Amino acid sequence: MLSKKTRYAIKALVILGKNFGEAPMQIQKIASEEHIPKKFLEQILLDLRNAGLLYSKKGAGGGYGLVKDPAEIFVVQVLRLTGGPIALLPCVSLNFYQRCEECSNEATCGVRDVFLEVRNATLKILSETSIADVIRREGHLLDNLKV
Amino acid sequence: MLSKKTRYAIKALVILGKNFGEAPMQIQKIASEEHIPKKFLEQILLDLRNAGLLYSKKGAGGGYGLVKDPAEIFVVQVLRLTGGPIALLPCVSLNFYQRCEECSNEATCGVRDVFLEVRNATLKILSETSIADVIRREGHLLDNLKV
DNA sequence: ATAATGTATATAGATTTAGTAGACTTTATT
DNA sequence: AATAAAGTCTACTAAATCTATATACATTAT
Repeated sequence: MLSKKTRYAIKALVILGKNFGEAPMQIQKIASEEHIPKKFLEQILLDLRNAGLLYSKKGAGGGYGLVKDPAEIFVVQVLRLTGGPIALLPCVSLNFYQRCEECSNEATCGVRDVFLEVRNATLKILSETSIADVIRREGHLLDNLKV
Repeated sequence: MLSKKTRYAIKALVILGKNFGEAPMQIQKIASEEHIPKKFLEQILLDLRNAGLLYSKKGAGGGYGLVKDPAEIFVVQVLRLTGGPIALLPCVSLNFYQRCEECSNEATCGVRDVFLEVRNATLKILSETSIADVIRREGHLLDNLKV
């Protein structure tokens, strides 16, 4: 399961994606629109900024904005930045690999092999889906509801 | 990420799967072969037994065994029994559904839509893969190493 | 009778997560 | 220059969860 931190990060990027090209948006506004605790969101946005995804502007009229086009930011990046696990086993994680202590032979572990397949399937989706895609999906869902 | 409980449960079922049709196998033996803390494994096997996956036999010569053929036990069942999350968001979980508190409209949430796709991909693999398949995969991995 | 095994419940320690607090810095506006 | 509106940074705490251990008990084979 993703942490709330990761969930909030994605949602914040989506709302900032919708705002791309406009004036920066305030933490307070994002927090209240997405119902995210403000102080918690502050930390998250700071992380995303330090990772180079967001720019920030201090002082009155300040706020946050995306550094690049939402079509160039992929969901998988957000998971990795916020420490959200992609793999279901540490031994199949690309970026947070850890040996399973109990495992006698990783190379022949059938369990690992299954979860390698799962990880690949997950990774494919998340690395092909951009923030812009997420926004597009919202549009489609809305259209479908109206029909 | 799966809990160790889930990981150990799958590994225990795999070793019991290899032993299917033989005399029951002792907790102690499973624990030492798979390097799982014995007392922890006791609880896990008990859960799997109470869920109807294993039978047990007390006393000397006792132990645990699979109730049904390893080809009829699917990895997805084990995750569900041991509380391992399949979905990455609570709002896309079939068996442990929970609304995302912060979400204004689940029906049009693009983030949810993406993770619904991820869940479906994961679920497909895990519900098509049996304990027998895991054992088969180990065989293939071993063969490939030898070549 | 004894030893080998599983059953059941409680509890403790460690880790992680989620959220809060508070003091500080920068910038626009008046 | 003063003030208010923002973001920055670090520390802390509360709660939950996970992992593991302890202990007493029940059953069965020999």
